[in-house]
Amino acid sequence: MNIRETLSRIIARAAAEVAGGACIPDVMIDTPRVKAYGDYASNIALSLAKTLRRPPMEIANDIVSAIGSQPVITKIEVKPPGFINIFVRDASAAAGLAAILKQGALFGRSGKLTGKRAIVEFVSANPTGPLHIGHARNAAVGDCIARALERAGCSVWREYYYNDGGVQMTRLGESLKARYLLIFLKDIEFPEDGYHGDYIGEIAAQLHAEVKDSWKDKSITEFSDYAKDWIVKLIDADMIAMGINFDAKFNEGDLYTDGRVDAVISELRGRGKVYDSEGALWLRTTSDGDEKDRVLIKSDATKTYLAPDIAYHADKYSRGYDLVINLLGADHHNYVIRLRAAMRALDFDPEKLNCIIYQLVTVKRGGEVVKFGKRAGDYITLHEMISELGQDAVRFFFNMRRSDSHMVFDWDLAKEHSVKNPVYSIQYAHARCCSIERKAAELGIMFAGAGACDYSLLTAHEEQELIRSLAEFPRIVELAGTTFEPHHYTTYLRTIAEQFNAYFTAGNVTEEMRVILPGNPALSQARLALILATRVVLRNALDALGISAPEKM
RNA sequence: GCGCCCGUAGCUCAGCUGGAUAGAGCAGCGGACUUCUAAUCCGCAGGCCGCAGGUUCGAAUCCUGCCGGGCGCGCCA
Repeated sequence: MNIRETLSRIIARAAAEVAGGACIPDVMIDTPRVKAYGDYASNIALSLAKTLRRPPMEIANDIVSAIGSQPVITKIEVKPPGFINIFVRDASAAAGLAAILKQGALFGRSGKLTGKRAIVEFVSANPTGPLHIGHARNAAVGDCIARALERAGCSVWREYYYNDGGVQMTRLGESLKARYLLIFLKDIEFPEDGYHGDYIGEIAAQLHAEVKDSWKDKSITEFSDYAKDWIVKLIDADMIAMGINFDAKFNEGDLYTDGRVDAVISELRGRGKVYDSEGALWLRTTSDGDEKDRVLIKSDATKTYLAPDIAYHADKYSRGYDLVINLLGADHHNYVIRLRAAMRALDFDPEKLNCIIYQLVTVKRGGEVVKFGKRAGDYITLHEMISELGQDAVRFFFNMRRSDSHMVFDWDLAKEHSVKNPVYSIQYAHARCCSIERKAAELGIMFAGAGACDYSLLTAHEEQELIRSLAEFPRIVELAGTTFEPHHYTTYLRTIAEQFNAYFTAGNVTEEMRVILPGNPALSQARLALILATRVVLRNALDALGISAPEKM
């Protein structure tokens, strides 16, 4: 149990005593920016004021006297309008380091979502073309949400939903066939609404290299199958390059062949949630705030994409997940209401469905702004990003922002191998921790163990700051996991790296600030513990994002 | 026109779900270091938190209305 938990228990107990029978809110402990307001502070008296109908200052004072004296607390005071400010003994804060070292890779894991099961559906691009930068954001955020959930104790299933049928595949086949024939014939018309990307040309070239002119009279289906296989391989390779491992790929077509699309439609019909109009079958979504009801079966008797998608989500629900998470680009945001309405219509709890909408990405490269989706066929591919920037930078940069933000992706910065690039400065900090450990070993100083340190020796300002930040890690894990916001990890990592680097440099400026002081074994041990704990936290946080933590750079 | 998202330092963004004196990184200026990895650090400067109301002990955060930008408004996916 860390200090924060200890304190919040102490306060909760005292507050319960003061409140008598009244129910008390969750004790929130925050860390005031201003040092004079203590190491930790609670606003519980302020929030109790209303229910108890008493002045907050009075309540705060009562709580403080109910707390009495506690070994971890050196000073506790009440400040207007009713804050309780707590000062903690350095050693008791530093002792948290022992816990970090003892738990190692497990440090920071939260039990908040233990026993819960989540399905995270992401990427889900259809095999009609290479993955682009929008998919890259989807992939990076999606996998990191999954990881954040896992760190919070949740068991996670990663799934990719795709559709390799229908008109889009016919168009793909037609496009390839046209490009293929153009290699050795003239006057071939390119289909009006075909796919114009360069990749079609590449596929055509490869196909022609393999079969020469012999496919001249092959059917569109054969061309679309060829193109699909090619693209699926691309997508799979991209996912491997991103370090993403899907537990399953789910094909929309299966929902038709095994009759589940029809089944879910008759289910909706039985429940009176759909109606016939103008020769089509409509789902009532306006009841959930949609601007209009949506068609499930068109007047030509074919189904819209919504129909199988409802069947798919019904399937997810029936698999018993507590959390059904989808990652959708902002251009599909209006889709959320429909899905939600459909789930409600089927009596599934719509609260379990969490659609994470990420905004579209703008890329700044070479001082120029490249707006995504400007022209068809002219976009930055995920493959290009990974091969030029690397998986670590791609993951980090997409998770630097909330998914709500209309982010600008600074390509040149992501590519830069310098301190300006946050990924590198963080990884560098980790490598430095490792380097100190190596240096110590060279000098014959071995770490004696977390239990053998006198943490009260860590009194320097830089040390205290770092220790306090390290102790915050479990909260970050919990926050990121419960809010599905992995960007908290990147913000946190930056502050740790910054504080560590400041500490390290202090040692370069002042001899006494060095970690390894051969003349002072006790202090060296305590500082080594701090370095090793920093390393643990950096590594765990990087791992939560799927980013490597190099020992040497 | 309607719906969703955004608006915080010159730029890119955080702000832990309503807390105390608004935070970081770039860029700018000035400094430190022949190190435990300079792929570093310290200091300075820079703000009507888009605007106007409201809610309350307390608002960048919640509500309403404007203004500006992005996205979406098909029996397409």
